Amino acid sequence: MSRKTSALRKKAKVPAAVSAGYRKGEETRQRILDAALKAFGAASFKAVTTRRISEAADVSLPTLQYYFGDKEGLYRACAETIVERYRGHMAMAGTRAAAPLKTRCVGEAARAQLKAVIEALGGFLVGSKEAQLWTPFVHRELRDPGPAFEILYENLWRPGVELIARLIARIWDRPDDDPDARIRALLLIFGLLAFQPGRSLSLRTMRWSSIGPEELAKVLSSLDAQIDAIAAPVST
Amino acid sequence: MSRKTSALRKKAKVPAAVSAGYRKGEETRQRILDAALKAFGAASFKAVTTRRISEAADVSLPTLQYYFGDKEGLYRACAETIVERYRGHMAMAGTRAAAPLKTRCVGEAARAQLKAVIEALGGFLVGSKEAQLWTPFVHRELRDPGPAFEILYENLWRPGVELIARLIARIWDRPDDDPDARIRALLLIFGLLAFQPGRSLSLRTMRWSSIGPEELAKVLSSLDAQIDAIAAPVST
DNA sequence: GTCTATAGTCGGATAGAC
DNA sequence: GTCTATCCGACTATAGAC
Repeated sequence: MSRKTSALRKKAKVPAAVSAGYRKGEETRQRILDAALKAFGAASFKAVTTRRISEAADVSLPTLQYYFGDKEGLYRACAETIVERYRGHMAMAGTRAAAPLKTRCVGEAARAQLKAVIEALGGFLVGSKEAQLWTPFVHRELRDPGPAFEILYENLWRPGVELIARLIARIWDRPDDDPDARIRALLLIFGLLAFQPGRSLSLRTMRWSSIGPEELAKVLSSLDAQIDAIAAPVST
Repeated sequence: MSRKTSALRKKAKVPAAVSAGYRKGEETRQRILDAALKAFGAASFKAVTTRRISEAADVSLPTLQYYFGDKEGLYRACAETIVERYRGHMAMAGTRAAAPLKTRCVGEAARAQLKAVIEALGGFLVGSKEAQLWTPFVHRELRDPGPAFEILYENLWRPGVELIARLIARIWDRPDDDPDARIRALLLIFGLLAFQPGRSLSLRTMRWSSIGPEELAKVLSSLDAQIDAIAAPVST
């Protein structure tokens, strides 16, 4: 089901609706999508009711059906929206993080870029208010595959992990698909995720009341140390 | 619909001579608990139906009510069971991991013990087949506080994080509640969690078909390197 | 395009027999 | 202690008017 970058938006199994371009309903559609994003971010697919979404979006229930076919279609549409906005965000972040890595950097340069990527990712996850909303959705879906798994895996997770794993491999001057590099990539990413999908737990653990630029800086500093450790030979 | 092998259960199991008192329903209670543990491990509170649990446990629906009051009571009972078994498991693991740290170890010794704790924890999370069942339950509940949050936070999460944070602080010879040590503790723990609550995602990422002793060793080796990095001064 | 009304389903909990 | 039978509320989805 992996559609190309182009038509990530429309196309549920909607009868004859959206296909006619940007009409008046486009704004309604967006309102529903926003409400759904918020709702599915806060609770599981089963726990979220289409009723509440329709109320939050200030439309009647059948309107959801009209635009997205059924609950699952709406769910998938949410995933697609997240992917779109993630790309936009990362592109704006002035990083090549979202794009496949072209530069042939190794060693020192790779380490610097890895830090940049982690910083951009951290800024996105922890810094942006939107991401704070979607992150639980993405996290849940990836851990517990549902109707939107493939969309998120192929467009968010895989590119992210592979970029980071590749950079680590280059620090070591090993092949791009080096397994050890992948392990390190997972450790790094999940570590970062402690402060976003795991935000509330980390807040309580750290006795922070929020994660602002100051707190984020501390986290990134620890992650940088971890990255430096990757480059260093094992000490005993 | 439900009943499968009604004849199979009932009396055949409990060694009847053992206990004098009201041991009769205890076995039924346990069967329900096991089924619930499995169900709540696999899906959210909302998504799990008491009907399915009762079917899996091979009892009728009202029996759940009889033993646990309502769905939420059963949920809480699951959390308590997990805490109990976790303690037993960690105690058996030959580690002081579950108990408050008494030894006044610092520096080198603290580092060694930290590695031991992480190894024990890794063995428990990834190695044991039971933990594989509960982990999603615990993870979900901690990330997304529900009726069982306090039980799990106070008895699992907090002791675990504090032990690890304290050991890191001692490596640095800093106060037990050092914030940086806590950050590192979170990074370490969440890194490890990549391979248990995040198991399926990691399997796919690593292209592993399972996480056996061999894979676990590799993960622990990377975590050890991370621990060593904690001790090392920052390199640039 | 958006609504009201309703069909159809399912899940949690209770009553009361045995 | 464990069952059968049943109630009632809540949810998804559809039909059809405007």
